[in-house]
Amino acid sequence: MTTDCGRCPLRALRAFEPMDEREVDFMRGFKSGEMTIAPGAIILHQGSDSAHLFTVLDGFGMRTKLLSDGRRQVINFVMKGDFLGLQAEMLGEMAHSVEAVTAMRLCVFSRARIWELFSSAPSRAYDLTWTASREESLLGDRLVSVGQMSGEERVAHGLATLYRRGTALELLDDEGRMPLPFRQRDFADALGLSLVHTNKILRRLRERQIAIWREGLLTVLDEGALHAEALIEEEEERQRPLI
Amino acid sequence: MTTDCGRCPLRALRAFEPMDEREVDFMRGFKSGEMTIAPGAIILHQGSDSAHLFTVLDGFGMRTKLLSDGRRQVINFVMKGDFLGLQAEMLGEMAHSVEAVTAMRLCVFSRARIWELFSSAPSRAYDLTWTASREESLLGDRLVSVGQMSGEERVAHGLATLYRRGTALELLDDEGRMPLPFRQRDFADALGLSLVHTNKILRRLRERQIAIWREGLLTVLDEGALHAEALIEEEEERQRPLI
DNA sequence: CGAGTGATTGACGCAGATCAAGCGAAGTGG
DNA sequence: CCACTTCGCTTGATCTGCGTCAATCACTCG
Repeated sequence: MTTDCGRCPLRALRAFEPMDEREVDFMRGFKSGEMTIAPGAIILHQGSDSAHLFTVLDGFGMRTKLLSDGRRQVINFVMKGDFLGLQAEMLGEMAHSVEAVTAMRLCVFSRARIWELFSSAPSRAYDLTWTASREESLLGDRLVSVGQMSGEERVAHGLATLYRRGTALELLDDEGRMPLPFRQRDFADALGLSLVHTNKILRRLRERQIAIWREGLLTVLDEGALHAEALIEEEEERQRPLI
Repeated sequence: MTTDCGRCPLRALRAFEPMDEREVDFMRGFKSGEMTIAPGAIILHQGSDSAHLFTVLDGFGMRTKLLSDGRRQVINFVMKGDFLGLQAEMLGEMAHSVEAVTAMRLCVFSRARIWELFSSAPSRAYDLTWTASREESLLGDRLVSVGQMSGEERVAHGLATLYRRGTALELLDDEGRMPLPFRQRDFADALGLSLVHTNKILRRLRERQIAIWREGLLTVLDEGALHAEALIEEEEERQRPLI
């Protein structure tokens, strides 16, 4: 029992651009089902290929890269609306793994039909390329953070980025709390900091009443201060295409 | 006096996939000229838009991101065959700048016609998306390096990556030297290390007879050791599409 | 010939890594 | 239902890789 693309709950979000009827029709043909993933499960394996592509309908995950000696870099966090598996399709193998942190629900597309997308739905192909560009841009931001910023700046930047994405996806409850089910370990690996140091910085942000993250919920008390710390200039999220 | 796409000197390189006659025809229409850039000039500005897209015909450059307080992250180095400006096209503005390090020669495409590429040259659109994916994958590798590796590992990784790219582009002369016209400052900003520390590590690699980089030329004396240091597993570069 | 740029090297100090230990919550199996 | 383990978070103590400061050298250029 899968949801019809015409009623896709994601597209109802303000974050995403509308789709015209032709595009929705195409997506109906492109979609091959839905899938549920358990917390901790690996969705896509670094170095291997995949018969499917996915759009995240619900849940949280992360893209990770493992080094031979066990060190790990979290490339990015995965939230609803993100598209997974493009690298496997294009490059032949994934350069990173994608793993579920919470239970996730995924919309599944058959990789065999992606060529149809290019040959018969150019507007969808454009949106796919758009998505790849956006991913690259997010990666670039993280690289600046990890390469140039101090610990405090990185933690603030990481939280601010997640908070911004969460806000755009309307994840905040009526008390302004956003679900953030990652472990501090994951967050530290995303920032290139040690777990211990990350923990101490989070404590300081809590004590300074800027942001509180505990029990899987993030509350931003002073968004201005958080952005100042993160060297982020205010700018709202624009609508983006959904695949 | 511009080169005809049928005789594009880049496509002659083994690194790039062949193009069929239809595709070459399309590129002739897509190409709007050539351009020469002086060393140090900015080709694309972070935060702004561009009327053109480019493929690098010759020369070296770099993608950089500037922080408000002057810190700088070099996102990636730019070599011949790289495609520039996709982000401006897709996202509306560049998330980073692109600046020339040596004199550069660029093949210029009109941005207005990119939609034609999607609507009437799907195989070219596919290749464009491929290119975006590859860029993302390179960025991911750099993120792992900057986020998880020690100074020695990062420097080795950086040199090894550049050397691999240069080899694929047949840039090595008959004594195995590859042009590498960047300043140590640029390299340090790419690795997220200080200039001084980078310099000291380069010296050690020189003393250990692993790699020598001076006067704009890189010589790798012990590729095995370099790769070991960089935690890179051997793997040759496959052919890739050219835009 | 003075000024600017890039590479090089030594001395010193700190941000953040590593080590170590304790705490509460959630299994789990006898 | 209680011992026992596991997992994530927290906090203090100590150590070190790397940043910062500072000075010199070699070139190039107007």
